[in-house]
Amino acid sequence: MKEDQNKYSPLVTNILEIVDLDEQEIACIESRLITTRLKKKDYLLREGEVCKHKNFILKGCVAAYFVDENGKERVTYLADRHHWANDIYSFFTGKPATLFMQALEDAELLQLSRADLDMLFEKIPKLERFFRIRYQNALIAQERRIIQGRFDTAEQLYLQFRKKFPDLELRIPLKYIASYLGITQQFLSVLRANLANT
Amino acid sequence: MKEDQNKYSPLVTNILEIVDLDEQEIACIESRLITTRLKKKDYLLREGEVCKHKNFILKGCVAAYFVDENGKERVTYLADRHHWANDIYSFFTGKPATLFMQALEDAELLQLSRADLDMLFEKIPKLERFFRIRYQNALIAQERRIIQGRFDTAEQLYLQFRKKFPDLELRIPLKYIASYLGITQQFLSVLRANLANT
DNA sequence: CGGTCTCTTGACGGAGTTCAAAGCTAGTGG
DNA sequence: CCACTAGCTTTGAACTCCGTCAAGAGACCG
Repeated sequence: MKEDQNKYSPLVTNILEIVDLDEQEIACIESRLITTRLKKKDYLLREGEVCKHKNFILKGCVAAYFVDENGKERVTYLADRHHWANDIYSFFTGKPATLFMQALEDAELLQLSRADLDMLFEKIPKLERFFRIRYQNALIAQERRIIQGRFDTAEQLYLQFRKKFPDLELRIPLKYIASYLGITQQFLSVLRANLANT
Repeated sequence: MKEDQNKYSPLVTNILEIVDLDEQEIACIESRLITTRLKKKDYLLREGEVCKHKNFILKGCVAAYFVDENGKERVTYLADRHHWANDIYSFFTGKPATLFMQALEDAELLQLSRADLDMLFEKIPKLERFFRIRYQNALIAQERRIIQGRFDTAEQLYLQFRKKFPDLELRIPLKYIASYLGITQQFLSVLRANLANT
């Protein structure tokens, strides 16, 4: 495990879980990766900007949110280390993002530009397959999230969140978790109190 | 428009909107398509079966739903003509489906088997690209649906449904629409009454 | 006709929101 | 190293949206 991660960047390891690549292809991808560091509260993307990179998180946690008509931040996605984080809508259409993406902790990312990615798609068809399968899996996961989000109670959602992100609750402000779960901070507070007394 | 649709099957037209294919590639795809007819209430897929085909709807409307622990049908997806309908989870993993898929009207489909699709992916890399882009767009659409589903009221969801499927309300039973929106039939009835008195 | 499926209406209850206030925590500058 | 402030978290009361249960009225099909 450790060795694999030392041999290649974790991003490449992530790709190798799904498709095989030879040394040359790996080198080609790695040559295009840009390392970026963010401080807590730094923005990776703001509403209105165009999302120019695919981002793979090496360290830290990033939240995607938009601001609703009442000025409230609505978290749509939380991404922890070794996950991807970007506004695919803006990235692929080239249109202004509707989302903010902000680091909730000091973070370190690998970035791949749109131009480099298109070049890589031409050169390495297996990468096209990688993203097809990744999007396919993401779709399946989202379908489940839609179903759960609509039919489960907030308490069930919260318990599932704790399973999925075991330590995140201690690392980031509670209000982001409440927003991600689709409930108010106050109600999450009540839920936690109820669960503690059981 | 009409001519295009006569020249190739609507499924091919759907693909050509995203990637270019030459005559030979088109012929190769079309040779693999199976036409299937369903009567109203027929099942395209039942829970527990493996989803063996990708389905493209030529005519009619198909609902995907699962049955919850209380025995209620929960509609997760409504697909109208010229859209795709399948349980991608089951289709790609080969595991038993968790969804039912049922025709709500007499329907006509084009089907593509898993084996044929894999063969086509090898032979026509552009098809891999087509599905990557389609899944990408589906992901974007679902992200929006997750956000809306969580933050909009049932009335807003209902109004958006009417925009997206202008005539469907007249063609299928109301209970499927209520279930798709994540509300009870009774409450949808109340909403409609309120909207009519405005 | 008669039965089943579909749609509406109303009374009541519960999950979750809003508003407001107070207690806590952590980072900042002196 | 302490004090201060801004942000974070909890608590409670009143209110809203929507679900459940129950009953009845149409509408369609054999």
